[in-house]
Amino acid sequence: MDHQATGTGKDRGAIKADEVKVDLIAVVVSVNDSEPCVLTIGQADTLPSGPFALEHRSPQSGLRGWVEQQTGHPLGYIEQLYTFADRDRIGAARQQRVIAISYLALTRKEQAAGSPKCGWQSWYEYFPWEDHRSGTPPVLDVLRPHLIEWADGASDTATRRERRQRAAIAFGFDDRHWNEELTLQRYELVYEAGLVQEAASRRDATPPPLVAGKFMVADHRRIVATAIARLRSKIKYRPVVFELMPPVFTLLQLQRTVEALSGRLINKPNFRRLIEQQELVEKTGETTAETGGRPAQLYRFRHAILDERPVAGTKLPLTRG
Amino acid sequence: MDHQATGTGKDRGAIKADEVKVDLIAVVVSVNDSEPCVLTIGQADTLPSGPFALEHRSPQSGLRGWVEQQTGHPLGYIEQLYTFADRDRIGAARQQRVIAISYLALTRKEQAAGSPKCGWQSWYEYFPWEDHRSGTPPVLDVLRPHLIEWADGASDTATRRERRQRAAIAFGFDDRHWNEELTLQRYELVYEAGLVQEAASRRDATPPPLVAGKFMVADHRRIVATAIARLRSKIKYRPVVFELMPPVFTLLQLQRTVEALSGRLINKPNFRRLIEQQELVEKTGETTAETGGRPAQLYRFRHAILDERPVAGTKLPLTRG
DNA sequence: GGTCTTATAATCATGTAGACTATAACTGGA
DNA sequence: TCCAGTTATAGTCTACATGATTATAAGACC
Repeated sequence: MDHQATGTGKDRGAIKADEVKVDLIAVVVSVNDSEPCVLTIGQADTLPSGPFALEHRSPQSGLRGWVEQQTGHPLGYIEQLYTFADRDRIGAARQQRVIAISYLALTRKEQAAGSPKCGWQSWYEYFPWEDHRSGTPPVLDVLRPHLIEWADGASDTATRRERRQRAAIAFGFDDRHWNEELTLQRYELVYEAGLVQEAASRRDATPPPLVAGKFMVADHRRIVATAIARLRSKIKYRPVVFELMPPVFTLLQLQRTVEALSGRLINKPNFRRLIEQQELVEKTGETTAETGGRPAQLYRFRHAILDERPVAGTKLPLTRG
Repeated sequence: MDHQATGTGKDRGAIKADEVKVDLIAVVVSVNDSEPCVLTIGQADTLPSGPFALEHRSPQSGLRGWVEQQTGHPLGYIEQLYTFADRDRIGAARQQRVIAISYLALTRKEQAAGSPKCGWQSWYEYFPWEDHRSGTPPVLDVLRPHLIEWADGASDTATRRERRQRAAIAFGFDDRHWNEELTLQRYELVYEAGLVQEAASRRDATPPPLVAGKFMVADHRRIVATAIARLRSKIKYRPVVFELMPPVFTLLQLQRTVEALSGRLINKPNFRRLIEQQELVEKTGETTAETGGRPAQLYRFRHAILDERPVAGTKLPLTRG
């Protein structure tokens, strides 16, 4: 329905300057060999994207087109992430605003060969401090003093304390718990502290004291951080993990996938109990011996669950740490 | 009310087909006397909105401007809701796409007098089936047979069963639990079944069998449904209720506000226990006798909590029913 | 003074999450 | 053949959160 035609009686016939360009941008995620990956183009520093054009039926379908064209990868599950529209996104040369509607897509790598121009990158390449599966990552010991230095570099006491507290909460300093969902807050801190290359490009010419993680173009890394945070939150209450799994899988494979996404280890018996009691999966009856030890039961996702319960809550043992 | 303020007289001749118009649209919520309200203009059928213009620093600031201009109401808390960009939003006459970035804003009524052109409407005027505070609302008994009739009107058996199941899950038929977060799914069903006026306008000329709830322009009612669902979900894990409360309040007032939003009653002792043990509030030391019975302690929100914990989870006893 | 209303404290049963232990079934090498 | 290593799977125990219920306190109103 025509939004403008909706009767508040405004005359918009003469509108000119309000027009903007809209980009569609995708964070395509898959998990391969227990590594969570994002699909990139260019020098592994760019997310697939393209302008929202009139011939696109919907932004989702436009996005599918761009991603398939740029990477050869068809998309399955898609959800809207966020619409970025701040002034830094204005095209500087012309007086033109550029906004970006970002999406999170979940697939499996095998679904397509992929063109040579694209590739899957572990998202921990861009956010090395996010992987706590083998304990606290070493980068954090490097990052911490820099963050403290940045905090103490503030002019007034209030800002100093506020910065220290933000860092402590986000990174779990001072005996606080690590909260894996704070990915975006952590990236924002590291950015503000000038510890990533992206921050340096707008500031003075002095090189950053530390480049933490791989660089991405424009605000793409921020968008990936948003996607990680969303996904880490969502797997706890919606059965979206199964979009990333092959048709049949063992419970340990499922656990490894969840661990890859959340960046932390899960207690095995508890994980199994939770998955089984929720009736999210069913045995295929087959087993596989490819896992090394005792052959494991193969399971498949019970798609029927989506019709049975309101929004099948996938509870996962990921509440604390 | 002049929306086309900007006109910097650019040369439109070279514009490509990719340019679109962007509208900002606000669902402004407050709770007055235990009634959850949305701010409307026009015949209580339109949400405040306006085009995203170049002089706006950010969409949020643009939104504040439009809402204040159209309703005289300043906005506090704002969060992005969803970006609507499907083809039905295309301006039919011109080959022009219109997308809408919608926002959820939380305020208190008293904060401004408001212009005569606007007003607060209880959101249950638009969604009478959503209020379960006095038990199952009577509308549901009227709605149910119509929904079943619609389901059985499908041509093939598969669709019939699917429609019945969707309705049963969303509305809690067949001894299922009522899930207050499914507001959007319920509206979509009622819309698809042709039971709201909005649906009739695009279909054949036959009048709808039932008009359930107040009409809103275009897809505004759908946007409100999205906002309600988001808010009902969010109050369970973020302390956003306090944006709707006066500076000091009693615990029962707080409970009534949460009940108003969620559309269901809460067990009083359990509510108090949960609120107090989370240290979200502190006593002011004062009491009020305006509540009828024994004077109640007055509390205030502990803003400090936002700095102490990652994302102060406001647990509320609203999990089941 | 009695009754109404609301506030506030305390109790009890249930269920779930987290941590831990034990046993089963296979592989590969000595 | 036995043993070590690996993984799968079942079961236990404890702490705590949740939901439901009851009891008591303190005011207003008649």
